[in-house]
Amino acid sequence: MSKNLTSRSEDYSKWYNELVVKADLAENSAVRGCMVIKPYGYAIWEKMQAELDRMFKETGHQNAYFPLFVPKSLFEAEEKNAEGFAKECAVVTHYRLQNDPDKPGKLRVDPEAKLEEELVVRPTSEAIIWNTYKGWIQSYRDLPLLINQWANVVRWEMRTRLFLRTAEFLWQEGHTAHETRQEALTEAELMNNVYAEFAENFMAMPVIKGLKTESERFAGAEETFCIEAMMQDGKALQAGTSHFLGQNFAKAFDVKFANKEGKQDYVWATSWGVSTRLMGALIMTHSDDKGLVLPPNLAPNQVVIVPIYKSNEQLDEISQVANDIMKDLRAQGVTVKFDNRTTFRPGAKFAKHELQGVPLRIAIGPKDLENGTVELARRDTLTKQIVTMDTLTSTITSLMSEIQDALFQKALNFRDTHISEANTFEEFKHILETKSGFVSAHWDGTTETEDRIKELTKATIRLIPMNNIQEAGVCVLTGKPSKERVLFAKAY
RNA sequence: CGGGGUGUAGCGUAGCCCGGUUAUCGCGCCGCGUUUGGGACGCGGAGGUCGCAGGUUCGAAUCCUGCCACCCCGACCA
Repeated sequence: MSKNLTSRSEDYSKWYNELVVKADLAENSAVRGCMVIKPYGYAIWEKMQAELDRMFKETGHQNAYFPLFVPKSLFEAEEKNAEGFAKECAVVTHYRLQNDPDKPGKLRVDPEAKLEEELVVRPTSEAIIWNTYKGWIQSYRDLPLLINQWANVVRWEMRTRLFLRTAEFLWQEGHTAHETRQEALTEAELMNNVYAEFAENFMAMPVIKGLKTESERFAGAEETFCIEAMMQDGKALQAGTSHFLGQNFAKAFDVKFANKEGKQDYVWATSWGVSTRLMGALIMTHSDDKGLVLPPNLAPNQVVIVPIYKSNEQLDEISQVANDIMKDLRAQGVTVKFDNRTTFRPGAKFAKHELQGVPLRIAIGPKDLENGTVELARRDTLTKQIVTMDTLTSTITSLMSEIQDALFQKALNFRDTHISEANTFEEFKHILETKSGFVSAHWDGTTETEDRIKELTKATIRLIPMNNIQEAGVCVLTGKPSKERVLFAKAY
């Protein structure tokens, strides 16, 4: 791991810059911390979207779209949810501009055009969605209702950070309604498992599944499932959450259904989401000093071909070879790009593709034309090998899964060697100060102790792992009895 | 909102303390030529409201006052 991969975005700017830039809004704009996702970054997001979307549909969900604006009266209906988000809401109060009589050529907000009721720009869509569900659900026959939305949301954070916490971000939010408590709980856990599977199989990012403590729970949820990942600097990143909402939203929005016995009952709900934060996670899990390292399963281009030539005749010859290679690779489902730009030299192209994290690079030059070979370079290990043309396609297809696995194993190994057990508070602090990473420790189960530990160490309880080993012990801070260890870490 | 810091070309910067030619250098950009197996080189060129507004002065990037913006730390957070 590079020491340059520290926690602050400045050190990641080179990496981020290929994918995203901070939005260049007007100088006096009040909006801070919006991002522009560049085409290359967006291509990665599209790949993530496609895989997640497929997984959602395979688990019986459908997509829909709900409004950006949430009338304040709807927003405030579920009190805990409203209270949780109130401090970070953008609010629309007017609907018209007019020429400013005092400043020619300028516009001002028309004071006559004040909305009777303010509109909250969604920080999350529970309110508008549950208000809609009310009209869709009458009977147990309408259940379960399994809907996902791909959308943008706005949260007016005091401090923003590219990818990890921007004022506006892209995400998906699933909102489901169920007949029974158990069915909703099962759904919430199922979707958490879907997230874990996506993180591990596509992002090559190992995650720990678990439950949030009460203080870290989503506003309005009865239980929050989460997946937690460890970045290369040892800090934790919450990569996805899935909430069991109980009947809170059903009661707040009066969503009742007639059950099989003909009695009215409130539905049971879940919501779950992952966001463009996952792209930050991807960068911080695998990148190195040369730039991004993308797992083959998410790389917009899995292979890039760089020609090395002196004359146009040579380029023509190489292009023919490259076209054959591309045809073969595409037939195997490998995405490949031929970088035949004449405006950059090979070295500059090598550096650029490394910066963009392309998993494999093929270089073809005069020597290769003579020998019937190519040079194959791996982005993850930065190793090169000479491969003969007849074995190239099979070598590449097997390297695709090899690289995917290697990235996962490397990240897994890093994570597992950075989970430490602490049995005293001295040990606890020592680990956080020296080694960082996750600390597995006993906790007395109270929010007070959790808060106190946060004050003293900046570490929070990231999660209570699923299927946690039950083991008698004493709280690392208070010495009170505890029946299981939980994972603490400093978090993004 | 509290504490600290910074604003000079697209980006990164020197100059500021101690006022004085045409505002420095690198990257990037444009043209021509030579190059091309790891970020090419030479020559030529374009690009600046020195954050904004006032003030002091013969003269301000530099000193003074006010304002604005951004960054870092904290509270908040996916």
